[in-house]
Amino acid sequence: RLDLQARLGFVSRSPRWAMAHKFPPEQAQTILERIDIQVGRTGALTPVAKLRPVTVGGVVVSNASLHNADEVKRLDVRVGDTVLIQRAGDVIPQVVKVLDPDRQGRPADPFAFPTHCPCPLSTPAVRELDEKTGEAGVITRCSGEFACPFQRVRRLEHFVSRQAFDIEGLGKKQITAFFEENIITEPADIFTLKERNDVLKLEAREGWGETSANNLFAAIEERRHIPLERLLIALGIRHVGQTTARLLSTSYLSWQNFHTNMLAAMDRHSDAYIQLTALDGVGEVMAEAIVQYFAEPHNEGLVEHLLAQITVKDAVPPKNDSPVASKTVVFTGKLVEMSRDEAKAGAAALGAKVAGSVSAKTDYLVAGPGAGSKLKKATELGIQTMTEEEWLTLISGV
DNA sequence: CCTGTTTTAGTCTAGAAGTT
DNA sequence: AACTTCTAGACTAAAACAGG
Repeated sequence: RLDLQARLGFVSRSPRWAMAHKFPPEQAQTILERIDIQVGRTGALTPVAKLRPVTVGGVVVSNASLHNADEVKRLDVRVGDTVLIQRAGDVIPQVVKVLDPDRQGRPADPFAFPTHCPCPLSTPAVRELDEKTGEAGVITRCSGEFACPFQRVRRLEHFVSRQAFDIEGLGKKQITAFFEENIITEPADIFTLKERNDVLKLEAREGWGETSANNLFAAIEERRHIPLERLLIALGIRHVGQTTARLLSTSYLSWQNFHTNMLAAMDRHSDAYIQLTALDGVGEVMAEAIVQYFAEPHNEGLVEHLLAQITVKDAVPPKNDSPVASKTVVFTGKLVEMSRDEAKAGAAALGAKVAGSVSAKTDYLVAGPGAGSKLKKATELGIQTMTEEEWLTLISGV
């Protein structure tokens, strides 16, 4: 039913009309040799199981995420344990359980989750309080946000990643190398790479020659003019991924406008802050994260340096040429062809404003069978009323 | 020019936490 | 309940380099 698929549509990563049903994944057993701690760009310390390589589901698995301290505790995995492994969903390696919980006299201490970041600074790690409930969160984070070299590298990796600046030739390896050589320590450095003429220094590196350097410079130039949405993803603000970045981008349209509004929003009672939380999809937590990002002098510095190097492409305002663009519409009565939510979402997507009650500002009233007081009021006010069918005809040209 | 190695980027994603 | 974010993984092809 392609028509139903069309009505359901997609969310950011998946269609709402399809789901995979899979057979239970194949399992295998192996030895857990080590538990490493990886540091993410937000400072999250993630325990990773280092496994004796084992073939499972057609691939050789040697690593698997243990997610967080609670998960390690739940599984009670310890170094040297024999563990059951599967590829969750036939894809992602996963430690299912410990197969020898008694350990038969073999000494093994419970895994002691580190209290400090594994980075050279060994910053204390903390379980942050939940932003809403105030209870202890699950993720352990390195507290040295701006100083921690591991985090800084991960943030740079994120900056050049596919959804962000998408700079070809700058991957994990190169970013790490450039960072260690102090050639790139913040985003703006990427764009001054060529003029600083560190080429000789660059080419001194193994496996890197003139071609690599020239390709990289070309790739960087291609991104000097960047869509607002990509810049917002690249900044790495908590809770702001592709979907939210797109929302902010189409809402504020230009960097200038967005930035001034965020600075103004630092006053939580300002219109700017209220407008931000009024966006459909942005609540208190996201708004706080965004505003706090710009309130941080360190970030303001990074942004200022970066903006001196690049130009930001304004977002294209959402199409406004539909027959109902910027019209206010009210639905009442029973709808036959679509659900109420669907009707509202559809109207909003075409640039119409959906209201709940009829007023003098209402442009259209779509009235199904059983319409009562709203229809009466609309007629009194001389507002154009139509049936669901007529509404569909009106918007069908789009 | 050939061969082997390194790196990137594209393919397939899941699980857990957190947000609205 | 529905959704996004953030973290994580293996395999493979292609590109580019080094060294013979």
